[in-house]
Amino acid sequence: MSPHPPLTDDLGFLLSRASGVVARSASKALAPLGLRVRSYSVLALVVEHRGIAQRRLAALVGLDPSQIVALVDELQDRGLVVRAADPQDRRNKLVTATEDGVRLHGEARDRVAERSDRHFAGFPAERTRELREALQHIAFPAEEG
Amino acid sequence: MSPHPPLTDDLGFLLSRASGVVARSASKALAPLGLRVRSYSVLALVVEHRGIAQRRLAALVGLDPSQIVALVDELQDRGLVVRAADPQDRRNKLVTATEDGVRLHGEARDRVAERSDRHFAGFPAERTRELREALQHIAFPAEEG
DNA sequence: CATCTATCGTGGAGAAGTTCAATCGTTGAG
DNA sequence: CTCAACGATTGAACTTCTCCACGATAGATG
Repeated sequence: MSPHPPLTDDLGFLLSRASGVVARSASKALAPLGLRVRSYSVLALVVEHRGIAQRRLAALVGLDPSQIVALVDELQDRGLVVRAADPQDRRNKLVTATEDGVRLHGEARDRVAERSDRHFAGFPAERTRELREALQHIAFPAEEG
Repeated sequence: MSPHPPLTDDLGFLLSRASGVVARSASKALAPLGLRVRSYSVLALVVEHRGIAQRRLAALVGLDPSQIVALVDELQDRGLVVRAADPQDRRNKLVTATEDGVRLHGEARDRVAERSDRHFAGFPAERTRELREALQHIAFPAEEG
């Protein structure tokens, strides 16, 4: 009948809607720790990649570099991460997590995972894996390594 | 080795990242028509559901009702939609698309679809369908009808 | 009928997030 | 040495988000 599918079948719309739902959930899980979704993402990346440059952080999170400055500032003020000049290229500031940073990240990760699981409950493992691959394909089009 | 998966495997993070990529793309596709992603979504829903209440719009798009007011205001000022009091319950304002609104939505839909397809290119139809179902499950947890 | 409560649309305030241009120090090429 | 390019940083303008409160309407309760 209708030659065009409804908005609720549009992948872009669904992506935005689903992202909002999960982000709101994560936000509540992180609030008691004084973290927001953005700062949590940055902290997580810093914990994973010791001594990561801010430019790289920006590229990974998909934010403007200027936003990373404020986020790292905040994390640094709380003693969760540390900035250090890159000896090889002093334009770069390498960010590293402190012990407190690693610890808080661990707690945050657990809290987020707990809430997050509710959204994906009922998904068979195979399906979750496929979803993850599809999203990675969309989120990182150039397959940057 | 590492007992915990990296952030780039986290579905919440990927959802946010992928959503941003596609939204930015859609935003560029819509700019020439004077629409943004939000107003396009609202317009699309109004075209699909003739005489939809603003509260329902808010629930569908996942926004605060107060934001819908501004969006509908804008669309109404441009003559794309019309507000009318619900005879059955005069608290409701039923929103309907005008002819111009339907026409612009058609063009917008085509433009968005064209760009959107690039992101999902290389996906077999079966996989796209599964992705859509998974996202709907997450985006509309209560399976609201 | 009178009252009480809940809902809808609306407006407003403050926080948070986005986008963009400009600046400063650093690097590498010519 | 000179110059173009790059990373971090700042600031400004703008948009979006999150709440809260208000007036109008509806529905339930006494």
